[in-house]
Amino acid sequence: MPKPKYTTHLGMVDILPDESPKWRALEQIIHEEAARFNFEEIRTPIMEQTELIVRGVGQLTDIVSKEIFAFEKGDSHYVLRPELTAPVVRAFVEHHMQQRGGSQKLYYIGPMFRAEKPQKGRQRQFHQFGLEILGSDDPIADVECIAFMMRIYQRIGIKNFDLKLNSVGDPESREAYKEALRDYLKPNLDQMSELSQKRFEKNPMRILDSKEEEDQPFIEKAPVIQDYLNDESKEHFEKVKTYLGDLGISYTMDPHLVRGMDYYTRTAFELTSPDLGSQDALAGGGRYDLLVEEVGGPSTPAVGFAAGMERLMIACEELGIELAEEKKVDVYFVTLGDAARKWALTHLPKTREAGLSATMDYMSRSMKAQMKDANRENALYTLIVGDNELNEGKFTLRNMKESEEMSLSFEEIIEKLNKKLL
RNA sequence: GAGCUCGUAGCUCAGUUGGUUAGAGCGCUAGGUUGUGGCCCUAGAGGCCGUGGGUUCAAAUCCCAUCGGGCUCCCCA
Repeated sequence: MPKPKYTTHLGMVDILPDESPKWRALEQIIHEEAARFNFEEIRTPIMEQTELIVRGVGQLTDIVSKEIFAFEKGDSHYVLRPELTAPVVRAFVEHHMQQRGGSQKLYYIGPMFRAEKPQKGRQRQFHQFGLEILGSDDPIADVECIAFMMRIYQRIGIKNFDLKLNSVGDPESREAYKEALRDYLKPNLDQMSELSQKRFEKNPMRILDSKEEEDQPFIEKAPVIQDYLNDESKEHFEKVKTYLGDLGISYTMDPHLVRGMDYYTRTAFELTSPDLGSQDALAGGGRYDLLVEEVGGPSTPAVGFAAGMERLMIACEELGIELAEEKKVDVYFVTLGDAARKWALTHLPKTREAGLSATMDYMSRSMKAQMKDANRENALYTLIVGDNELNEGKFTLRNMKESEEMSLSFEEIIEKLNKKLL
């Protein structure tokens, strides 16, 4: 076998036929649960304008500063979407979706792109599903958002996780807190990491998120945002916590949880799993009350989350959870001779019209090879046709599991299979 | 962007202190059964041992580089 001449790009993977049923099963679960929550699906283009992502996600974030796939064509600046909150907000604004009335509850499933060094649970093209609720600042929206997220994992059977919760405050609270944080950090800034120093002016809260060794002593004793929340933010957060309690959703408070994107306000949350290794975030999200306006739309409160699908798959594997059922086909036509093959070709459509899945051998192989193939494809039945059957108008139907055969007309076979299989 | 580790058939892996034509199991194809799968037996296909350079009479094996996987860090889903 010669060495492949062409391969996928670094960090991009094919989902092969043995894997794709798992993806379909997961997608189906997401669609079903979203329908139960009365959420609507949105599909946006893979490419967006660079400016949207830079403004939306934040100039200083890693995502924008070093992980963007971008190129130019004519006067346009294209970027492969690294996440979907900013694009969904763009669509909301562009199509004046607030005019549809009520809050917009939009979910999505699809590929995202980030130019990172690949690792387990981290690819350059990866998949997320997520939800954005636009137009409500009621804590109910925050909690429904979290409940939907948790519901997916519950439905799949993943129980081994930790929901971390924090409030990063509204603009007023944040400014007060940022100032207090800067006052606290400033005297020691020269002892802290380069990255933290860079973040000090524009985004000091992200310093709390730092895992740099030298920053830890300062982070530990840093003031906590909870003490700087104004009454409104505090009340909102209290309600979120109360409602989560009412739903029996347990969480741990994490005052240092800040989240990667710049647009988050108030509620912030993250779902981590001990089954994932160093890339342990299953999902994350929060409120972003300022983003719609930032992108040029009407002032609109919003909350959402995004979940990594590859990571969910990894967690399933670790826990031995099978998302997909084994493949199968209802009837495999085993043919002997050209006349039989022609008969099979014209009777496959009739079988399929009757609602059954049906296939045959495309390689003119021996009966033994066809039987073997039927076995490999998990055929429930084989329909054996040769000259004898054609002459008599009766065909051999073999139950592959029971190894029992009977001789029936085609019409009788269809009738029997439909009764048995439906 | 930094560190560590691994890289032999489609898959999982053997390969002795460097020594002729590179191995196994599974999978695949065919035959044993000229009309019957799963078990068994036989045979076959499939590898320039990730790639490039170096050391050596001789390299899958040693050295360097590079690419790719894994694990950390960083960051995120």
